[in-house]
Formats: sequence, structure tokens, C-alpha cells
Amino acid sequence: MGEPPPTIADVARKAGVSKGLVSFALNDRPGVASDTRARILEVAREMGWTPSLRARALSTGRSFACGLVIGRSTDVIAADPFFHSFIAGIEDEFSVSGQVLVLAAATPGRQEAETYRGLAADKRVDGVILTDLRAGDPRLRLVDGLGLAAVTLGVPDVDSRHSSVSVDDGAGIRAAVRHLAHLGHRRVAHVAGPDSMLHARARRIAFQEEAAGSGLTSICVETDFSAASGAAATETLIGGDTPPSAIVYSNDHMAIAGLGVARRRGLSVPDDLSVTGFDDTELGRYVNPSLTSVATDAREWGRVAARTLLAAIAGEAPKQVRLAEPSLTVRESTGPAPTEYRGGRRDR
Amino acid sequence: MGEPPPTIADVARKAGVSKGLVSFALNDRPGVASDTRARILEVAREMGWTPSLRARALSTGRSFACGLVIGRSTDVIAADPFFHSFIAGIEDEFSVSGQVLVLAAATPGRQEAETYRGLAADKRVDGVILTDLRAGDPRLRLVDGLGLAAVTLGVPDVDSRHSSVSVDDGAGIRAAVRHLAHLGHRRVAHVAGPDSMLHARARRIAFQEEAAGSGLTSICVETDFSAASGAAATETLIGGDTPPSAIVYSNDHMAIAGLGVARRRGLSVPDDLSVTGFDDTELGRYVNPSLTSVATDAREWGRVAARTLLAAIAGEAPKQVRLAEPSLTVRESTGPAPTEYRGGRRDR
DNA sequence: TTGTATGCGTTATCAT
DNA sequence: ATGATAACGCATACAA
Repeated sequence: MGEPPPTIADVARKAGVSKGLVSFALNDRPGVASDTRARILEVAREMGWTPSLRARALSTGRSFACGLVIGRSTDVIAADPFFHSFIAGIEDEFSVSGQVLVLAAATPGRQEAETYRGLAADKRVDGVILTDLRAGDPRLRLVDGLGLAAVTLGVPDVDSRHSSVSVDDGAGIRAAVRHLAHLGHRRVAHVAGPDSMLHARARRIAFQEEAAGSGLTSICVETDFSAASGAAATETLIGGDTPPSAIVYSNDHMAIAGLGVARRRGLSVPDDLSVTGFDDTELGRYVNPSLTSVATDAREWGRVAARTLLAAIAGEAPKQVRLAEPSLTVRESTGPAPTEYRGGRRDR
Repeated sequence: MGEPPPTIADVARKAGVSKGLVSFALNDRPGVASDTRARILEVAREMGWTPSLRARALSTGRSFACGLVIGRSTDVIAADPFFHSFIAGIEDEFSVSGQVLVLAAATPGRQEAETYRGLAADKRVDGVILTDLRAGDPRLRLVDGLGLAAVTLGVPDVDSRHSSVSVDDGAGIRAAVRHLAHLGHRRVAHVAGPDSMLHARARRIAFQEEAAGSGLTSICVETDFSAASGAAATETLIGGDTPPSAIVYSNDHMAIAGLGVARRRGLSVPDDLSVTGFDDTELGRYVNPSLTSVATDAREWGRVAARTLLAAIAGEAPKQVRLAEPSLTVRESTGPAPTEYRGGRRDR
């Protein structure tokens, strides 16, 4: 049961033309008489013919798929809720253009570069999305050499022939610092991501600049973005000689872990310590106190990245797209600076 | 620069045989003289020939890819940290067998069934992994009709021709309930996932059975697995006439949200209320109090699911695989039942 | 044991 | 301007 689906040869035979002409008619290419084209399309329609994606892939050299590689060293990042919304955004775009997203993860037996090489060697994808850009990121040269189209999330710090889609993370961090400054905080800290990651670095620099500009004393601690390292950084900051009255975290998970550490230390948030996160995750709204956080539209980011990559695959010139600035959502975890820290006075 | 890669025809010519024989030699098929085979393989090796995956896909009818569809209605689940480890496990297996994981998400413009249909129509995948099984899950019949191989996570409640890989969620829940019973709790609650999802239902039933078996009074509240609904369920339970002294949550996110609600209500955890989670996420270790939680090995689950699916694609008979039981990790969020609730006595 | 023909859609090349 | 033909790359049923 179930006869084989019709092929282009069946259509050609029934329409009394050659295979090539059917292909031309289907793809709206010139050189086909309009009445012939109409007849071919009619026959194809009534036979229910659809071109085989595989045969198309073979003859065109494209795969109609794009790749997203999750690096082993960055799998803490991959655990970031950001990715879910981002992928949903990619699918918003891909689902209407017949593309497919191939997810590849570096594994214990296959390093990041090998993963890209494997995708390219088998021509499994037409292009890749590069997330979590690093300083002097080697992947840019790598994908060049592999002949893959690419789009980067954020602007690389090295020469790039590829399109980029970026969000000004720094603007979100600066908004957080200004918010704290207005609340009277004079000594603020930043629990940063790895400085080798461009977006983590951008946040760190924005933090330092804005703090300096507002006349605040600032300190930064570098982490790997994990809840564990966020907790450890918080211990360090709180246990120091001159603890800050506010901590700006580079993601919500670390901020939530920081809330835990503060509680353990007997500090009240926000009475003794103010805390801000980044990503504005759902969970941040339901912890106590709820989390003041910087929100970026990850889904839109995914949509635009997908669209931009498809344009690159289609041969369009590289472009640099900049998305809307992130916004700060103020909740309960930030409040006026405690009196003890305000200008050194102790009024109580 | 860059001459085209050698094809099977180049190898055949250089080895002085036909294309078909090269193919036979490469694929270790019988009917090739051993010296001929050796010569062919040697020539192929020195020419650096590798078969084109696309040509192979076209002629074999396989795509060397498997799909994971994230349903729109279940994207709360997709936000579950479980998925990251699970996908990593899949990649552990796929990366050594040259398979690729295609991630497809239902979108506003493409429902779940359409997503499967699209993958099958274009023959983009050889098989799919079905997660979050539902009662009378329509996807089983759907993938049958589409001719896709499949493996289900958990055992379906309807007839299935497919392999399954399952974990006894109930054992984890029962361990949690026993733990609470030993701590003296007499009135326990369960914040369950959607009862239409088999694993959520299994957890709920296990909870009720174990509670009844231990002589505990129990109550269940159904949610959609989101932090928001977990918080709402907690409000309902705490604000009721006879609030429980312990709540067993069906995932960590809801449990963490529940901690927030308890705090807001002025309840101390675990002194006034004990709380358990499910998934044993990293974040659960760093909130305060740290979360007692049920841990499953999601990565191993991914590995076995991938392996089982590949076996099914290879034509092996369906099999039902059962993984190790989940374990309960006890942390700070569970403690002795408060005196007020212990058998109705008030000793204080 | 080995060679040949066929399938699949696109496109460069050729023939009207 | 319109249309036909062959080649692409691999596997495999079939012929020799």
C-alpha cells in the first residue's frame, strides 16, 4: 500500500515536457512560455507533486539547515534560560521558510572546533549562529575556512566578514547602576561573567564606567556565570573589609544564588543589600524578594538572527543589526542604601 | 584554489573498477574479492575520498538526523533545566555516530502536529524523540502514520509500536514522602504538574499512594509547571483552612517560587514548612534554604534515548528500557514537622 | 565476482 | 525565445 510519491519525471511525462522545464517552471525562472508554465504547474498540482528536499539538497549544494553549536566550555551559558526564548525566536523564522535548526553540542569526545568541522564537512548546515563571542574568537576564522555563512550575536573584537546582531547589554547595566545611585548607594559591586566573553566584558566595563561617572566606589568579581560561582563571589564581597551595599549580577541565576548567600549571612535584601539580576527570568519574579533585573527580548533576538543568517546564505552583503536597548525592571530586591553605608554616617 | 573533492567516480576510475563496486567495498558488503576490496579502499584512502552525505541521503532514503519537537503547549516544560542535560546526553551518542539533532519548535503559525508532518514530509529526520507524553497521546498515531521511527520518554498509556526509555519518577516522589513522614509530617501537599501529562500524573499518583500508605493526610494542586502557577498553588495551600506542614513540588522552579511565597507569608522553611523539589537543579543548591530535591540522571536518559532510537531506525525490535531510580537529595528545606501540626498536639 | 542502469531535482550546455 | 539533454553523487537491484 502507498505508492511512491510522484517525481519530477512523472510530472514531465504527463505534461509532455522535459524534467528541466518542469524545474524551470516551478522555480519561476525565465525561458518558459507562459502557457507552458501554466500547464506544468497545473499538472504538478493535480498530481500532488512536491520536490524532494534531498534531491534538491544534492543538486543545489545547500542543506536548508542552520547550526547552533553549544560549546562545552560554555555549557553553563547554555543552561541559561536565554537560550529557550532565543531558539523559539529562531523557529519563528525558520518554520515559515522551511529551514531547520541543527543543534550540535561539543561533547567529551568532540571539541568545539571539531563540531563545526563536522557540520561543514558533511555540509549538514548552510550557516551557523555564533553565540557567546569570545575575545579574539577563533570561530570566526574557523567558519571562514570552512566556507560556512555565519551571523554573530554581538560585534566581534576582530575583523569579521559576517553579519552581526547585537544588543547593548551595557545600557541595561548602566540603567541598573543609575538606579542604585539614585537610591543612595555609594559602594557597589559587580558579579561579572568571564572577561574572555565579550558580552560579559561589555557589561563589566559599562558597570565600571557608569559607577565612576556617578561617583561610586566599585568592585568587580569575575565568575563563570554559574550559580555556584555567583554564590562564591557573593561570599567574597559580603565578607570583605568594605562590603558593598549593592551588587549588580550578570545573570539572574547568580543573583538568586546571591540572595541565598545574603540570607545565610543574616543580611536583609534590600534593607542591608540591594541586588539586581540580568535576563529577567520567570523565576526572578517569584523569589522573595522579587528580583530587579535587566530584560532583553531574547525571542526577537532569535528572530532577527535567523533572518539575518538567511540573508547571508542568500548572498546578501553583511550587515550589522542593532536591537532595542534592554530595559530595567525594578522589583523588590533593590531599595535605599542602608544608613551605615551612606557617606559613612551612622545615624541610627 | 580548492579543487572539487573526489567523487566515487574518481575512485572507481583510478582503481579500474565500476562505481558500484567501490560502494560495495566501502560498505563492507559481500561479493567483492578481498584483493579488489583492498585495492579500492587503498585508492580511496590516498585520494582522501569521503562519500557525500547528501548523495547518500538521497539514494538510501535516510537523513542521518533525528528530531526533537518542542510543543508550544509544553514550552513551560522546555524551559525546564532538564532539557539541557538531556540534549547533552543525546549529543554524547550522536556525535560518535554521525547523527545530528534537529530541534523543531511549534510556533504561533505552526502547531505541533504540523511540525511533525513537516519534518516527515521533507524527510528531514529518520526518527523522533517524544518527550512529555500525554494521556492518549495523539503523537503516537501521528508518527506511525508519518512512517517515522520514534522513542518515547516514559511508557505511553496507549498501544505503542515504539521503544520507550523510562525512569520511575514515582519512586523519587515516594522517597520524598517517606522522608517527610519520618520527619513527623502528618499533613502533606503536592504541587503537581498537568494531570494530562503522564509523568506529572505518575508523580501525583505515587504521592497519593505513598501518603495514604504512610497514614498521612494529603492534598494535591494541579499546575502547568510554571513558577507562576507554583507560586499560586502555594498561596492556595498556605492560605487554606488546614495548611500542610510540607509541600512536595513536581519541579525545582515551582519549589523555589514556593520558598518565596512562604517567606512572604512569614513562614520559616523548614521550621514552619518543609519543601521538596524535583530535578535537583544547580540553583536549588544555592537558594536559602537549599532545596531537598529528587534527582534523575537526565544526561544518561538522553544517551540511552538516542541509542534506543538509532536501534529502532536500524530496524531492531522495539524494547522497553528502564533506567536507574531517581534519588532524593536531602538539604535544608526539609525538617521536622512543626509542633502545631504533629498529631494535633500543641506542646509548646 | 563485477558491470550497468536507475533514481532524484537542478542547471550548464546544446538544439531548435 | 523555447525547449531538450546530460551530468551531478551515491546506493542498489539486476544483468552478465
